[in-house]
Amino acid sequence: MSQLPKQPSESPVPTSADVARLAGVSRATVSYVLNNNPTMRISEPTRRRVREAARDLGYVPHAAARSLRAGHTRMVLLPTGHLPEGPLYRHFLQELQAGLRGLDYTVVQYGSAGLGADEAARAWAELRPVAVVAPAGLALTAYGIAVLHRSGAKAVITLGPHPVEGAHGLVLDQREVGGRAASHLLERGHRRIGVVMPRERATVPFAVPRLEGVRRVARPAGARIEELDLAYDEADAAGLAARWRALGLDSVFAYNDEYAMLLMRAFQDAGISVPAEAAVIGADDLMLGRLLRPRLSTVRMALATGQPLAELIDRLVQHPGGEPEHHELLRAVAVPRDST
Amino acid sequence: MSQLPKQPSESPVPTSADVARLAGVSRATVSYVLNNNPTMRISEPTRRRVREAARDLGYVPHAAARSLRAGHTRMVLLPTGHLPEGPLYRHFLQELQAGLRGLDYTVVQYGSAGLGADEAARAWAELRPVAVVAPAGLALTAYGIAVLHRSGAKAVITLGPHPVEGAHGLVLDQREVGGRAASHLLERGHRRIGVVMPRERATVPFAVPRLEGVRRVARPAGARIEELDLAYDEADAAGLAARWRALGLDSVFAYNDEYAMLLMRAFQDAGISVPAEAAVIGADDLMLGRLLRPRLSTVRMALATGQPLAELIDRLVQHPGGEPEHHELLRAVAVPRDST
DNA sequence: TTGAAAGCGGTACCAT
DNA sequence: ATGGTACCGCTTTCAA
Repeated sequence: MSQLPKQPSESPVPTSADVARLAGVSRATVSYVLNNNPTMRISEPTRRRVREAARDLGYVPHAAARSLRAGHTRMVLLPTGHLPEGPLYRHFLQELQAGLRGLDYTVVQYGSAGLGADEAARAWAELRPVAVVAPAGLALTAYGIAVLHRSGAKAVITLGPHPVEGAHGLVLDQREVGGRAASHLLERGHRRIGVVMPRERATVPFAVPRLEGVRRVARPAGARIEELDLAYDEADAAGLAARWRALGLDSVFAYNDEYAMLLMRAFQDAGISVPAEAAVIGADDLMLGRLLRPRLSTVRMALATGQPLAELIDRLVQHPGGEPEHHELLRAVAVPRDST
Repeated sequence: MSQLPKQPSESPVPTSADVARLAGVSRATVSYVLNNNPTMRISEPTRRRVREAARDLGYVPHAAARSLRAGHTRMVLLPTGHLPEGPLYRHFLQELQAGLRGLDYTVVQYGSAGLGADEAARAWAELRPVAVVAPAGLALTAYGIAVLHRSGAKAVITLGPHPVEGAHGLVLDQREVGGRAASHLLERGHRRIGVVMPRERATVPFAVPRLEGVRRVARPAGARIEELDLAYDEADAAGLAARWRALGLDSVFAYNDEYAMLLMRAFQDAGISVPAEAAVIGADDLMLGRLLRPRLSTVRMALATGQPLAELIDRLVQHPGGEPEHHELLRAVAVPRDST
């Protein structure tokens, strides 16, 4: 087999015209054969000649030219600011991508960190995606939504803690997480609950609704809620542990398992007993929670499977123009262990 | 016909011809103005009319049409099988993307999980990227590399534990990690070293070279190396702890901090003292290692900053055809704490 | 059964 | 200072 493009700098990229020439047919025939167009009946010998020519030349069709002619793409754009964190979310995206590819969409993640809201929307629109799934934290304004629709996007979908006006929404309602944690603490008799608010900016879209979820559950029960700022380092945790008794709290929802572990260690080093003096509950159900002593109570989360959501997106693309739909993806359940 | 107020379903996408018509100029002029083409001198009133028309129509240029005409793209393709794990790698990719965007490249991640090697390469080639950065675990065969080059890619770059023949390589040599761990254990007098090999498939591309790194350092020192299969669950860890004394080892490199923590807990539950009976070292320098008792020794890794690598890629694109270059990105250093 | 040709949305050369 | 127009690669009528 003659391979190896020794002149990668100046070997021309083969086009369907090259294939046609080599096979001794017209470009139209090449297109019919390679796309298995059933409306045209092409003889078997011709088909073979075309396929062989394509293979010999290493021909790959030009996606831009194709979609330009077609007047539309099958690209689903998934803008990413900071890449997603956590195995749960990663797995979900994985499934969603696989599902969409199974429906013959091309899934493309487009790094948009550092772009302004409208700037980003225009950059996305240049690619003429048929659908956009924009995660939380990426700006999606009314203007941006309009630009995307005008550029031919059939479905504009947000993916995050709460839906955005004018777009469809895949909702991961973090309030549910806080709510489950609070319910669990209330059941165990705690009424003076601290809620860790990480100082790290990236957590804000999650931390704020989790706090709101705690409040929503705790208020009717007459519990006291106290916000506790905490950076993810040992010194800050030690500081909080030192202030703990003065705070007059009996329990804490630590935002997630990692902050919970940090805090629990600080409590133990400060001689504050868990759960007697401070009940601690995290979230995420990480393996490490089971390895701690006492074993960490947590809120386990599960996301909807990606496959049905791929079908949902497909439906929104095929029947655009309906009212914005919102779908809740997140399920949360408290996992009681020994730290509460 | 039920026309919705927004009528998003049938509003035609505005083109440069629409802008030209509205502004009362030709399409050429529109192009000159919107691209700030300096070779053409366009009067200020005309410029303003064009810009206003574009804004009023919500005009966004069509990237596919542009690159079709230009004959090339400025797209850097970053195929992803499973999305990247770990804050280190995430941060690195983030930087790389930002750097490339600063050099006016469009960075696109293309989900390729579940595609065969050649299938994937053809799918990438359809997009006519100017460069491809393929992470480890994604098939990149000689055929695939050839296809990409023939489709116009100026630089094909692998990103992983070892370079691939015929492509440039950004190398994250995991052997260094194992080597540092082994050196540290040897320095502390250990000569019978277990090496955890996670049963989870996704870790293989990392675990195997790490083991090799351990061997390379330990062999000249006459140390004994034993592979220890371990799944990431408590039961399996307990089993390994139960066998520990029979194994006759004095120390273990636990693949990373998470497996190290799992194993350390199992040792402690089985009454095996760390580090006296079993020295444990992990890797990744996660915060949680500092929270354990004894504090976990680890191997800290650092990746090269993304900005210079973006410039490297830019150079490879602008001067293609050179010999494949390999650049080592990973730096590793042992962090001694109390578990060894 | 196959081929000729129009046209998708931009850009850039050549006239005017 | 602007406009006319050929062309990038591909698909898809319409004719032959």
